[in-house]
Amino acid sequence: MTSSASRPPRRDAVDNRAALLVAARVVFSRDPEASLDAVAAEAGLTRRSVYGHFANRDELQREVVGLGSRRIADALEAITHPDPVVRLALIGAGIWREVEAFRMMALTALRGSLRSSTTAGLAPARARVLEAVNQAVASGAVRDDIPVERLARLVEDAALAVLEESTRSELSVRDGHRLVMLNVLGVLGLGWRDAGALIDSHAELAWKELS
Amino acid sequence: MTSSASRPPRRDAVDNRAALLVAARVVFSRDPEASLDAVAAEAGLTRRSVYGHFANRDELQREVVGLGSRRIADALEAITHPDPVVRLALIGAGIWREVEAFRMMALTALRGSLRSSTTAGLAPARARVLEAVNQAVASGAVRDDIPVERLARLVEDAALAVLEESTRSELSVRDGHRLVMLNVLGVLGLGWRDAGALIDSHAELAWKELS
DNA sequence: AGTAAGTTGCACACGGCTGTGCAAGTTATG
DNA sequence: CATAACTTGCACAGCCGTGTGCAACTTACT
Repeated sequence: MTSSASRPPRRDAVDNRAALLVAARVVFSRDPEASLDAVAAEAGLTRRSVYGHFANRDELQREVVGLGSRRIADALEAITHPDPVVRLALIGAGIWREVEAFRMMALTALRGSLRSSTTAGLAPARARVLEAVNQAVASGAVRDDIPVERLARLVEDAALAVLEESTRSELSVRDGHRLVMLNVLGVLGLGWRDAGALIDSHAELAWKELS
Repeated sequence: MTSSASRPPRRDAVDNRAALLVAARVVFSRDPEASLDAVAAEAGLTRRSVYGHFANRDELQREVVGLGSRRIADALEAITHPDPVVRLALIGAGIWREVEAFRMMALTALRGSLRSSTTAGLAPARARVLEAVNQAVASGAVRDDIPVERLARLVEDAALAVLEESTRSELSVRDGHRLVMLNVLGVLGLGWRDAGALIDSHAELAWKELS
């Protein structure tokens, strides 16, 4: 029967699949409930052909979110500053940098109906946040009046709040970069002057234009 | 024709209407997209009779959200502490107290599809937050490195983050009361020790059992 | 050039929800 | 008690989205 060598998938089919994923990210970023019709149109395809690449809506959605999660997870994986507080600021800035262009989608992926799809992929990233919070608390640099797990989640929320703010008012990429760090450090218990000073005294925390 | 005295609405009809509003609050709190069938069932009525009280789904939803908004607005209206920082802590605690039982609904009312219905009703409450932030900044007690409008919104988000946290892990009403104040003060730029000390030194900020 | 892979444009069944009409019942209230 | 107010149950139309089947077409690849 199928002798053995299943012919490799066609070139344009691969492209179309990728285009669908991009389109889905864009469209779902505006409206997570958008129809497959809208996604297909954005990709320049037909709704019907979506089913040639994904079994159903759910599979497409999970694939999109999965890609996003891994992207963030990888970005945070690359952050390795010895000072846990600086690391947390970097993590905040990293989230902002990765996600700023897709705020809406990110927010609904993390809070809305897609939440369940993300938890798995983001688990390592969350673990790194928790680890940094733990070390920061142990070092005495941040508050210890809130359980670390809870504090770690509030730190995440602080980063998301800046995303939310950027959907409400104009927030330049650069301002967002600083604001996300300030907000994270504030939630961690640093006084605002200390937070500002810390940011200014670490070159790694300064805003860098994309290369 | 209707001579002039349109007979007053029946007693049970009034009750049912109220029951529907309560049911809607409960059901939509779990799932904002829930069907009218679900709401009617919760109220012990039929979907059909919902339309005897509300023209359509939207009207019901807006009525529910409107009630909630006014409730919060009224609660915040009653807060009149001279120290703006304490007032902001009280505002946080007030939001928590009013909304803690309906976190889900509140979150989707403030962020989800119902957002537009709330903005009007909450405008005065938001104005009070902004006013307090303004005074607090002017007094030098809180950070001035973030524009006040933005800071006011981040303060709101800080309160919402605690609501969110309470949907993720068990958070007693009492712990939430303190946490919401700590988080708000943290975002405002107070160091965590200062924030804790401030809360402990003001009797108004202490947790009080409901009378 | 020939073949398989992929796309398209129908059509359809299906499900869930909304909003309405109407006849038959029940209940409050003067 | 009589009547208007209210609820119920059912039926129906409509909308919008999903997922599938199939024949015709275009495109990539060998």
